[in-house]
Amino acid sequence: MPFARVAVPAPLKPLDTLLDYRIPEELVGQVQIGSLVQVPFARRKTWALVFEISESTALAETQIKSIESLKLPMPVADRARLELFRWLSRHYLYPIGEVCESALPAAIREGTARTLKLPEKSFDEGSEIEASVPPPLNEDQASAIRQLATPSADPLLLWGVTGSGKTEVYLKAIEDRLHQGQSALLLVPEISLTPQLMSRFESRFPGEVATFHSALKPTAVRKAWLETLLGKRRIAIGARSALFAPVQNLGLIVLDEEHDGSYKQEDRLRYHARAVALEYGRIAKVPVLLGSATPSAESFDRVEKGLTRLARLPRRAVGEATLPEIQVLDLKKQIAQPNMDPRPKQPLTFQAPPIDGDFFLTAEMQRELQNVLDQGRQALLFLNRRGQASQLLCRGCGHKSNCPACEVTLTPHGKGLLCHYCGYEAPIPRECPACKRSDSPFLKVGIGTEALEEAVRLHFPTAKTLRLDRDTAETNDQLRDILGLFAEKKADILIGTQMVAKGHDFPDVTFVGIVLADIGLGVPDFRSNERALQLLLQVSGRAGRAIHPGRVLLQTFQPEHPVFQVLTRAQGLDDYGEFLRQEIENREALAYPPRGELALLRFDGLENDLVREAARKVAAGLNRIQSEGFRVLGPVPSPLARLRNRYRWQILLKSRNEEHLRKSLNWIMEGWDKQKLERTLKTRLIVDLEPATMM
DNA sequence: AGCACGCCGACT
DNA sequence: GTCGGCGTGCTC
Repeated sequence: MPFARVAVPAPLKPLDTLLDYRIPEELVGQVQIGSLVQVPFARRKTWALVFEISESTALAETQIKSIESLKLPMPVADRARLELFRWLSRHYLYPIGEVCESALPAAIREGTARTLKLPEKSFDEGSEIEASVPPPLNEDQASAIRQLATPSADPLLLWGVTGSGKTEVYLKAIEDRLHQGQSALLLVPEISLTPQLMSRFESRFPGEVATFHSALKPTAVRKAWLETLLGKRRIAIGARSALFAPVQNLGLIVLDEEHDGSYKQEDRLRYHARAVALEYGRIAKVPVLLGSATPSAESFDRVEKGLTRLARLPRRAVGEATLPEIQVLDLKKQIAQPNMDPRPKQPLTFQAPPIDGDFFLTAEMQRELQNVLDQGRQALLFLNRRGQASQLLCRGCGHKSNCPACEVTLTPHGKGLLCHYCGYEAPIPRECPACKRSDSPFLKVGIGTEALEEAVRLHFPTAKTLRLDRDTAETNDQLRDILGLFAEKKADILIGTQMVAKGHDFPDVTFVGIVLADIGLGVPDFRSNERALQLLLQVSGRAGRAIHPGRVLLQTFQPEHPVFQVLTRAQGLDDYGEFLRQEIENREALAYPPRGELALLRFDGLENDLVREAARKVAAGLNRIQSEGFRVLGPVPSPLARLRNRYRWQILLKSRNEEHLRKSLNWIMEGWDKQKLERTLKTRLIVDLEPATMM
């Protein structure tokens, strides 16, 4: 009588624990490696994933239970996927059953015999729809395809400037795999799941595309997932979790915008989709194609070390304009001339603070906008801060309102004060809570997209404006509507946060105004320069697509900053590459990624003293066992020392040796106190490997 | 994670 | 005398 070794959704003691169940006679032959089954577990029933099948078990007859049923007739994971799950468990120190829980959609795991009924034969095969005809590839694109077709175990970085036609390379690469009878995964950053990209793939491969994203309802997830499992759809497109779509006979993994921060999962299993894709490619012996105009330091470093191959698309494709010229404007000089505003000045009142939208809408910026309007083109204004201003303070006593649940000040918005971290809202008080002044005492400091939009409307009353940020695009539908309206030229000026940088082409945009480029530069994170440059290059790339050449005006208080120095030159690939080389050299000295491994241990709980004590105990333990292998930094209060009413402390582990680091972390996760610590000190411990930020 | 078992305070 | 608090331990 055979036995199945399964993973169950529970944080069992050794992280790779599999449990033995008997395969009942009627299911012998049906339960296979990779099967999704229903089992009795700890006085309840749960789903389980079969990793191994064996003729024997070490367990006594009395300890063993039987598999209750098979949830789906065919395996939901092949050997490569199961091996990937095991790697995820080891690499991220996460219980194997909970890895499976993260990789399989709830709609499938928790499905019943009724809901998991396989789709009938007669769903839209799409064969009656004519596939669109691919345009010919240029020499650079064709060369990239040839490189990808060359047998090699190494991934390929496709490094191409905006508008160089990376998507066309993806389409061709995927088409080649389909012709081989294989299938493909295409990962895109969260925000990029726009109709524009989707329709390009759907019209090229009618009926072959399954889409996965967080907004799908359970029935839609089930449909897409089961059709993929049945091999009816051979291309899975989605955000990072699409990596786990059950495509049959995988032949290629593509990561678009591989540098994008949204590839890092920030809860539960904290994986990085790029790292997982590379490992998946290695396990499944499948090429991985990483695409970007601004590659990550990680991918660039792998190219320099010869671990990743490189294909460059240094020129914009035929029919695309040349890259825009970037002009830098020193905002310090604006302060010296306070009367640049041509509008009749209102008397200075508390309602008209000295620094507001008018200040940032400089004469140069106005001139550029007017120019665009005169020519009947479109403009994009980028300001990476939402709301009215950075903060609201009392002119009488300097008081700032804090969030009651977080250690941050509240941000003024149209409707009132808002916490950007927990969503707490409060009305703007009539009088200052501290000094009790009531004559409209509040001063808005700094600028946000709301105030900028107001200023633009005042200066250009006939121009139509749209605003795109998390406040105007709360849902995917709203996002799509705003992007759609702008693409249809229903507005002249689009004002927005980093949301405007991604996922959409606007052929009529000839001007991009970067209103305050300094935002994001002072962030205490080793990646902040890299991120700032990537974002600014991406935004700049929105200027001048199609036939119209574009211009960029970048306003900053620190024009001498190295990021802007590179930016104004980094129109070609070489300057950007030189920047990364310097950046990597700096990180080498401090053992930061990609020349070192980081792990962030975050402790949080309701009582600060207990959380600190827990962090100190773990740090003491780590210091006892540490060899030369790694450094223990901390514990220190986290940059956001209190968030959603929870106090946060952290320890950063830094190492040049990944194995040392993982071994010591394993000791925490597997061994001694994690559980006891969490219970007696009421403190949660989260281990974040490859942390995106150190916040 | 659930879900039990297991020993100590205030109630019909 | 019981109901229920959440500390501790196990799940094939």
